[in-house]
Amino acid sequence: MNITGIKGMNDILPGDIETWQHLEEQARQVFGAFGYREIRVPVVEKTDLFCRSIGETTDIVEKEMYTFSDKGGTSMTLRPEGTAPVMRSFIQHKLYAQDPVSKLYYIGPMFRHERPQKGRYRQFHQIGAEVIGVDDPKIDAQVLAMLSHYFATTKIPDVALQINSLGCPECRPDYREALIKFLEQRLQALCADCQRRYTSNPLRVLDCKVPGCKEATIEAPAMLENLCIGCDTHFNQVKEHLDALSVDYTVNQRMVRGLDYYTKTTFEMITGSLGAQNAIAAGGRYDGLIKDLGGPALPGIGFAIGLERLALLLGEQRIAPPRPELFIATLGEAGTKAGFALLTSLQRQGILAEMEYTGKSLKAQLRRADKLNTRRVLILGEDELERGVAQLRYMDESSQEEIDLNGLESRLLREINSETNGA
RNA sequence: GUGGGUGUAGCUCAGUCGGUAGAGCACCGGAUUGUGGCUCCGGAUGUCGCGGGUUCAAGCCCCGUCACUCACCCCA
Repeated sequence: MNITGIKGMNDILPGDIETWQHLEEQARQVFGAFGYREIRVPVVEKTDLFCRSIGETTDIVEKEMYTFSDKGGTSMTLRPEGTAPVMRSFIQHKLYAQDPVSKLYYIGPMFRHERPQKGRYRQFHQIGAEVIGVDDPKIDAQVLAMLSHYFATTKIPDVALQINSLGCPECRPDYREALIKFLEQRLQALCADCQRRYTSNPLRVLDCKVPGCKEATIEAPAMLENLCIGCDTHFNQVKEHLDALSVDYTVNQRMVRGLDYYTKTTFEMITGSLGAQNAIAAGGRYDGLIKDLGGPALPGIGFAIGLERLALLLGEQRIAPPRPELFIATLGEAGTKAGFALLTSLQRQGILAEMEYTGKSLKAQLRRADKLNTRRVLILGEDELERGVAQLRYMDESSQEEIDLNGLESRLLREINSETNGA
């Protein structure tokens, strides 16, 4: 093959797509019930949007963005995440002027130039949801309840919710200082990566996997114990509401997020069955983001779900393709002509029907009908046409009856429609 | 950006000591002149990733290269 796809950007083929469609339909259904409406924004934005929202010093902005100049010289970037574009749109169209609360969701591809591995791709897909305009902890709990419910209804195995609070511009800087001071004493004990993190992102040291680092930071100051009063009560109320809604969670004090805009509540949905990329959804509150982007000072909270990762988890549990109601098997020119006309007529009426187009033997036609898992087969042969009848074969029962050509189509429609409505 | 693993039929993979390529599944046909699945019989399909080297001879050994993959980093 000469031309192949781009590394880390995958085709989703028939056979896999059914899983994706199912995941998307469930999301629309669940999010819809919680009052969210879909928003679609472009996959390309001005580069500056991401620099200002995600953070200049994050890995995403520093080395993972697909950035290019368009013909006018504007620097544009394929979106590496969904929240910033949605906020840009929210501000640009002044959605806050129509309704003090906006609940939005989006589905689509994101792009990050990373080395691909299991569950991590250069083009990947997210389902995300955002609530803007409410800082009440009830909303934090409701967002998590909705997320948990989504995973329950899609039957994703082996998931656990972890929550944390990252504080706010009031308390985080102080905590950061305290942590840096603590780490300074133990720099020698930390791994090479953590010595680098010490300057770039000290909070990250807390969730390092290296045993030596874990040991050295056992007594490190905890963010949760250094929250200001506002953040502390907010977090406690989130937990209370989660308990009241029977949402299972654990508090993970060492959970860190990769984007700079998060404040207060942060969370991840973790799985144990996916190798290294174990987060299948993540998000948090971003109370300063909208103002930072030039909008009104409105609080927000949201999350993104990694669709590839969900599809991997569902893995072998293939969703069967739709089952044809009727396969038309024909013999002879007249039969084929009549069959093709009937086929098209049924398809025009929304019935999934199939036939063989290349004049194969009856045996071959039935084999194909069986392979497609067809419910019934109509056999239109020369003998039958002369006598004004056709054979209608029910594949599951291996039974067959002779029916009159007069009223054939309406009889088929009646039977198929009553079955599909009944089920 | 760093490290490991793997590249052979559409798919999953065998291939011994270097001696000219195989299985299962899938596909097509037949056993049944016009009846699916099960069974049996038959059939088509290969740039052994690519390029070079060693050799009488390379899928196998050596060098290079590309792709895929897993992990680190990072993250959905």
